[in-house]
Amino acid sequence: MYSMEKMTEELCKEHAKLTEPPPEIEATLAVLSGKWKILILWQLMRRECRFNELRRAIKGVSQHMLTTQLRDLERHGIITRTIFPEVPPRVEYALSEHGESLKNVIRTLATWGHTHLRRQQAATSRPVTRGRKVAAG
Amino acid sequence: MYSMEKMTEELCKEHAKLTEPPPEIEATLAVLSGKWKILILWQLMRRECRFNELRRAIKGVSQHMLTTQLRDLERHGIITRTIFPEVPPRVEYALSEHGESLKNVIRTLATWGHTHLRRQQAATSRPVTRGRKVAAG
DNA sequence: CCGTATCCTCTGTGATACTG
DNA sequence: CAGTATCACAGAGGATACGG
Repeated sequence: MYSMEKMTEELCKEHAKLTEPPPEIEATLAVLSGKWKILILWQLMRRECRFNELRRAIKGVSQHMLTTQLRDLERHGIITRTIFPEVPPRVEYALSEHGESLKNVIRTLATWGHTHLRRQQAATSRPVTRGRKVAAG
Repeated sequence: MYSMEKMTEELCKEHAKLTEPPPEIEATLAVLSGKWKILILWQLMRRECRFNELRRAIKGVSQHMLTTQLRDLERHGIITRTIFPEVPPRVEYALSEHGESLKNVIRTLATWGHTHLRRQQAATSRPVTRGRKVAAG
């Protein structure tokens, strides 16, 4: 029956509409937002790093911002900071146990970025209509 | 042999240090950065949405920002925008085929956020030493 | 309903200089 | 080497009003 189907569909949509605000997403964004966080984690995924190693590896980051974002990540329990009482001073940053669980996330981002880039390259060679559609009236 | 092992390790580290800057990561960030993009995509993952549906579902977003970020996503080919020439006017946003490939990414972010929240709850109940270590001299 | 146009705020970010 | 302390600023984001 048409109206019955229609009603059920509507009800489903109504239900779907009440999407609870996703606190998991916001939690993730709270940890990862910041211009350099992901790039820092990308480096630390490969191995532990010293401050200036990160500075050199991450093109364009200032000393100030690197410090700030490292502190953020530390505060969130994502990375550890180990001070070696030597001269000259040495500090090693590494993923914490909890931070290790982010590897998967970063890898997912990288993988998607890779396919996205390939798609972009393909797109530049041929003319594109950019998804703006007008449904038939 | 100690020094041999040490040297090999050092060489590996030297090699690892020359991490090429990851363009895949930057590509992903270029698409997803923006205060509301992920939340928008989270909604569109579940089903296509109209403008004001998104506005209501995403707590705190202004009309201006919602428009802006939707345009960004459209420009990147992530979502489609379909205009229904009715009165009152209706516009549906949906994931494009390419945008579908982001579902996996968003889900990964949400999953991690979920475990992160559980960990945080556990952490607040017991005293914590926050990862700041001093190695023995 | 679905926007665009303005104007304004404020946070994140960057540059520079100085310390343990 | 590995930071902290200031100052300054662009640009992302928000508020409001108007238009198709």
